[in-house]
This record gives sequence, C-alpha cells and structure tokens, in this order.
Amino acid sequence: MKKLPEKTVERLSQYRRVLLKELENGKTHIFSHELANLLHITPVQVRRDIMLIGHTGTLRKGYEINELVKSIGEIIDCKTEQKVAIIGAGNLGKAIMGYLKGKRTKLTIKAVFDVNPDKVGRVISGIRCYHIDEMQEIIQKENISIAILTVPADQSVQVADDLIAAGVKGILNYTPTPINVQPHAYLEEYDMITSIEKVAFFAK
Amino acid sequence: MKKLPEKTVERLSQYRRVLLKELENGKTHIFSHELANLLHITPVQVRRDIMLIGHTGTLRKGYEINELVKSIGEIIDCKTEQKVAIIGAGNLGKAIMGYLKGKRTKLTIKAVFDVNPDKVGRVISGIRCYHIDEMQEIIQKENISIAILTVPADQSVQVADDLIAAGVKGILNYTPTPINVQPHAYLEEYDMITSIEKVAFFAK
DNA sequence: GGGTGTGAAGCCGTTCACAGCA
DNA sequence: TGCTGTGAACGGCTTCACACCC
Repeated sequence: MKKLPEKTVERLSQYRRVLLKELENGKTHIFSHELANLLHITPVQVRRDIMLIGHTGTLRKGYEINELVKSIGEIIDCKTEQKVAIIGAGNLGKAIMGYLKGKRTKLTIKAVFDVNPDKVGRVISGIRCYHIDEMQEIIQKENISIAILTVPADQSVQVADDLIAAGVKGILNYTPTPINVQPHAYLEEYDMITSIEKVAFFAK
Repeated sequence: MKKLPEKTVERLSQYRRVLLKELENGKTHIFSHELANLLHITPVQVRRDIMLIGHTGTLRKGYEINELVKSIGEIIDCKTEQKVAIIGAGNLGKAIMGYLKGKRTKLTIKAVFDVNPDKVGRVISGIRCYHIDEMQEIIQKENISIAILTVPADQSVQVADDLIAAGVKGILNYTPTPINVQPHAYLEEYDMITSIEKVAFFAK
C-alpha cells in the first residue's frame, strides 16, 4: 500500500463512523453521493478516497457498507491493539476520555497522568490516574505507543521529551506550545485558541 | 487587503502569542529564523506570512516585535469587540473557557448554554450559564457573533440551525457530527476522535 | 555576510470531465 | 441512464532560488 494522504486518513475515520451508524439504521448499501451528503463533501472525494484504499466498489447499489467498513479497518487500524495515555487530567483530558469511552476502536486508554494529588491514585472515567513522575515507567511497562498531551503550556516540552524517550510513537499535542519530536515519531498539534481566532477572523 | 490564506491566519495567531511572550522576556527584535524556530516552521514561511499582511520588516536587527504584534492585531482582530458563546458546559466547554480566561484577545465569552439544571443559572469560570432554550434570545440581545459547539453529537445539527437563525456569523464545531451553514457564515469543524485515529495510523 | 522580500517552481489535495459498466 | 473509477486540470500552500540592502 502506497502512502495515504493525511486528509484521506482523516476522512476514512469519519466514513467509518457514519457508516456504522447507517448500519445500525438497517442500511446495507450506500452510494458515494449519499456518504458525501452525510459529511458535506463531494461524491468524487468519497470515490477517490475509497479508490485509494483499494476497495473497489460494487455493482448496481453502491458500496456494500459492511465490506467498506471492513476495508477501512484493514487500512487504518493496527493489527495489534494500540495503547493510549492521556497526560493531564484537567477538563480537556477528561473530555477526551469521555469521547473515547466505549467507542468501537482498536485504541484503548491505558492510563492518565497528572500531578494533582486529588487525582493521582484515583480512577477517572474508568481510567487509573498516576503521578506524572511514573509516566515513563508505566508507558514502557504497558507498552503505550500514543500519547495525548493536555498539560499546562509550560510543561509540554519537557513532557514530550520524556514521552519520546519512553518510546511513544505518536503524540497529539493539545497544548498551545509547539513541541518537536524525533523524525521516527509522528506529531500532530492542535491549538484551540488559534482555531477560535481563525473563526473570529473569517466571521468578520 | 486581498484575502489571506487560512493557514496564514492560523500562523499569525501563533506568531502573536509567542511574540508577546518574547516581549515579556525583554526581547525587542526578532529574526525570521528565530520566530520560525519557536514554532518549528521555516524562516521563508514566516517572512512570506509577514509579507502578506503588508508589514515590511526592518533594518538590521530583524523585526521590531512591538510593531509586528501591532500589525498582526490590525489584520486579525476585529475593530469592534467580538462576542463568543459556548454551547455545552461539559468538560470540553469548561476547558475552552479556561483557555480563553484572561487571554489578551479581542474576544470575550459572554455566555455558556446547557440543559443541565445543576449548571443553568450558575456562573462557571466567571461566565453565566443559561438554559439552551434561551440561546437565541440571548445571542440576539448580546449581539454574539461566534459560537463554539460542544454539545452531544445528536444535538449539534439542531443547535447549529438555531445559532445561524439567531444571527451568529461563525461556528466552531467540536461535535463529531458534521453540520452545515448558510454560505454567509463561516464554519470550522474539528473532530478529536478523527485526530486520534489519524495519529494512531501514522504512528504505526 | 547575513539578513529580508519575492517571482517561479513544486507539491499536495480537490475537482473536472469522461470512459466504462450494469 | 445512473452509477463507479480515474487521468488530467486546477488551486492553494510551501519551498527554492535569488535580488537587494545594511
């Protein structure tokens, strides 16, 4: 499989989610323009993405939803379970735990880390909270490969370095401070303040 | 001023934030490569963005930080204050309130809306929480132009329609359900689950 | 020499236009 | 006819390469 464009990967994740919902509604087949409407994109885009994962569509009734979901899973899911840690048990960290709760994904949150003694040792949304000093040890022991950073801005660089040193392969940084990682690791950064200012700008 | 690229607007927001921090540290001038390093991007990118806002750099010592911050503000800030509402006072909504708290922006959060009776009528992070049934009335009365959507997925479409009907000009949708808006309004969508799955994919 | 400003080239992602198939 | 699959054109953003200036 040649490399998939980033945007295609994002959309595949969304396709799968709406397809699963359609399955629950009893639908078995779907046309590219139907899937496109659900996500407010173009049918060509949908067909192009599906083409890229090598799933060749079907005969007369569009795509067979079950098959398509399976094809997407074969592409974007890891064969082995991927373990996730959330660093920072503040409001954002808790929000993310809530979102991932009971989702049909191959991702499992194994630990959350914080420094607040009221949280350390407790179980939050079903996830055990450890002190951040134990982070590297637990990440290695549990073989956690993905980390989501929701710590205060001034700590993100240090924490990110520790994460990479502990062997994490992917970091999602929700901190406003940019970090960087070894080239063998993947980094995605998202800054809410920037997004809000962007909306404000284009809303003028 | 011709239209600015979306990506440039995002970076301008980040430039300003790190520039303000540098000012606090006593720096008065900065080179494009220094600013670039702080954000892990290229110096050319920085110069190109600055060129696009018409701020022509300075003599020997790089850019005068004060001037640059002012130029950015003139471009991305509205002359008049822009008012923001957060719809949904869950963990994510509270996280956003916290981030915007005491930030030096022209944006002010005027209200938060929820259905939970434990929250309605209370003041959360300094912001008054109203019942969502009052949303349209208050948005019009307060002249709120920007809304941030953090409600449960099944309510986002209805809420978005109500927001647009009430005259909101920009929506930032953190809900996993795609919405759409009249062409005169600006919409930005961000789906955390998708981002996590994307990181997981590229971390393999 | 070491910085900025910028036309031109390159890259990535989307859309067009159309062939092919049931 | 109405859908899928796809080469080719297009557009936006980034990078290259270089002119210019202190």
